Amino acid sequence: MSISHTHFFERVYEIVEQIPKGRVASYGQVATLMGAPRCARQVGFALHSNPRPGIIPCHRVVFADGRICEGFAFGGPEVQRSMLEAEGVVFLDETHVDMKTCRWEVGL
DNA sequence: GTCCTGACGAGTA
DNA sequence: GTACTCGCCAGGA
Repeated sequence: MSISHTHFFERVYEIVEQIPKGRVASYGQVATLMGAPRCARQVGFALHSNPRPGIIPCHRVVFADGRICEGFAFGGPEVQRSMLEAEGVVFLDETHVDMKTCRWEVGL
């Protein structure tokens, strides 16, 4: 595919797809992994495009605070929370994930 | 072809 | 402690 075209987005998908089950990562974390800690915004935008629904676990990507995006979820905030919860992700609240326990790290 | 907005995050006032 | 601004890249109007 046009890797030389959307170099940035491809990198996002590549990293997000590597997030294991039961783990979550923040937009800023993904951005940092790709070498652009300031581009967290574009990470979210890349997932918004979501060219590969079902392959890219966008539900495992949350805010730096561990909060999930209500209203911006693919099917609904409840669905996102249920999917994460079913994978073993601990929730502090209905909209907050336990980042300190389920935060994904490279090489984990 | 150009301008503006858009799933964020961290720093500063 | 809270509010606002800047940075980044790509896509849509």
